[in-house]
Amino acid sequence: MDFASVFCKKPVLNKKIEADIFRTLRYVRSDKLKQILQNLLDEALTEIMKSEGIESDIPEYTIETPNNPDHGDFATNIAMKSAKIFRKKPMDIAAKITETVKHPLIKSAEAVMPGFINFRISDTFYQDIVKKAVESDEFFTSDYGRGRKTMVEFVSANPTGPLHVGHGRNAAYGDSLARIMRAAGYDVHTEYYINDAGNQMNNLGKSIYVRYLELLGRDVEFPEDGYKGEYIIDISKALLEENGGKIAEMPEAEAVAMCLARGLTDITNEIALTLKNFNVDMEIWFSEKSLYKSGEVESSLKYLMDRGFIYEKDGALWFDSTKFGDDKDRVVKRSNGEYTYFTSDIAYHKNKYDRGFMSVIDVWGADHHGYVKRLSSAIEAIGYEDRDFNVSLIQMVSLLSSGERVSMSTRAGSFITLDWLVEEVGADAARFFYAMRDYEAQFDFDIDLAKKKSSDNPVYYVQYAHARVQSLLSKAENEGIKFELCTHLDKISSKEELELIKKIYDYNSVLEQASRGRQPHRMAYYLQELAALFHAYYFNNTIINAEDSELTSVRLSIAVAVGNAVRNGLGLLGVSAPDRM
RNA sequence: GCGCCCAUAGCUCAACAGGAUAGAGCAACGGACUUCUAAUCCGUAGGUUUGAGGUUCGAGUCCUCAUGGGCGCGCCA
Repeated sequence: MDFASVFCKKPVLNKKIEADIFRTLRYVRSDKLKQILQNLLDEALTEIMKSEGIESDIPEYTIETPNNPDHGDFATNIAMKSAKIFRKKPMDIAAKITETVKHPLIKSAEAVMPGFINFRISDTFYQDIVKKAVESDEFFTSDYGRGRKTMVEFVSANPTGPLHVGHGRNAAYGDSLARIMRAAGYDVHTEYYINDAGNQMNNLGKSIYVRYLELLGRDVEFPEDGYKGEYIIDISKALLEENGGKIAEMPEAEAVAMCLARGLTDITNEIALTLKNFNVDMEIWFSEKSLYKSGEVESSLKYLMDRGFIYEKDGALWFDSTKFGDDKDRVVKRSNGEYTYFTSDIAYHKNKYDRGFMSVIDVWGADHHGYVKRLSSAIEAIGYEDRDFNVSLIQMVSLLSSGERVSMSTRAGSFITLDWLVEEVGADAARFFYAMRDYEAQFDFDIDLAKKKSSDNPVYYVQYAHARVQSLLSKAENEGIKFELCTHLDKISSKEELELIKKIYDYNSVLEQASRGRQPHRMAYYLQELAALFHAYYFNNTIINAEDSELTSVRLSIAVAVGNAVRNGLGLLGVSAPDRM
């Protein structure tokens, strides 16, 4: 079975299924030592099975870095997992395996109750970690994704108003995920889908038009479902200033179109600026309207028709999504001849795959979850068997103002803008704040907390670790202290240092976990743990010692390794790593 | 009514594909600046992981049911 066909049997809807697939594949870890251990264990187990005359597959087992240092540097549950096959006690199997497994990097292997095997690793391995982390940022990347061409589509808010703090969560998540997956070896591109077609656009144009007329003193009625925000009036004012009352003289349809065009440009530019200030790297802006212009909406519908997934009923065209497990079939062309939003979305996703994306991730608000099944059905019907499709449903952000829940509505014009938040607490703090939450958990955004507690934000704790390292380096330089990075690393011996280095080593598996689970928050937590270890280390040990250049070299090397980890990790979250604070 | 997500310390949240003694921050209390930046460190206290069953060597994690909260069920987007 080759990788692609297993990976993408059908559109994958949640990370659980994805995890199953990875298990089936016996994913080859990019992490070298774990790879070595896995090979050794596989061999040892095969050997034992042979001598016992047992024929069976090697069971799934894990190799992990235990939290408890008493449990060694690496631990595996292989013996417990294979107890059933052997019909023997896990401890007996573990004991046998420990006798068989031998490798220069393995200092000891110990079988302990209830059947774990704990490995202790040679010091040279950890010395090597420091060296690698100091010398190249490549240490903080992985080839886990194997260059798979992936799109992360996120934000994609309707261009009918400014982004609010709910969009902020989506933006922070999508951008961090893209950066993380890129670092984990995927070929990632980011994209914003602009819904510049459809009813809401007409609505927007009308809103601007009516405000325009109001500015001229005309007595007109504001549309009931129009956009009531202040920013609409700003657009009308700009139009008025530029061309006087000219638009009022035009036929209404033409006038509305003109208002719409201007509104769309202004709002989209505004959104782009907001994202830029939020340190979000959006590469492609994709217009929905362009899909109509290019004929792709029609052609993709025809594509599905030819494959027999479309039928006619009550004067409308329906997509047979129940065939793929959806609750009901969905309309793709209304009886009045108009396409639905769903239809252009099908075309859009076909377009994504046609552009060569093997993997597509959509980041949506959780209120759209009812939409997932129909789209994944359509993608399945399109039939790219080797592709996969995932949706990250970001749970809602509710605003908490003095204990009260406030709902956000673009149409009613009541929302806290992302711009406001960034101005209030800064992009770094805001990004980290968002990054700390798992996307599946609801998020109560406490406005008072954001304003008041900006200096309590853990982001400063992490950034400070980086600033400390930089300050150590510049001090050593300024005072002419003799040191040479990555020398005398054999002097590393203290428990504290080893613990810190192990944490640096963990960076890679955190990166892979965050990528696999599409969970950037893991990186945020990891960075706090790493910073905590470093701050303690710094406090208990004098790093720069003018009398002892060897010791200084060792400690500065560790510090620089930490600093590099922090800088890289913060970068993945779109947070800066200042040299001074 | 049907479907999706969530429930862990007083509060906000973690817990790596089911692993060993469930961890941080804030808040509380007690300590550490003649020091490489105290935006720091050390210590104390805080838990029947909402409840009841089940699966197994092992469950916060998987399954079933219940309770509570959020969201969704259009020829809207």
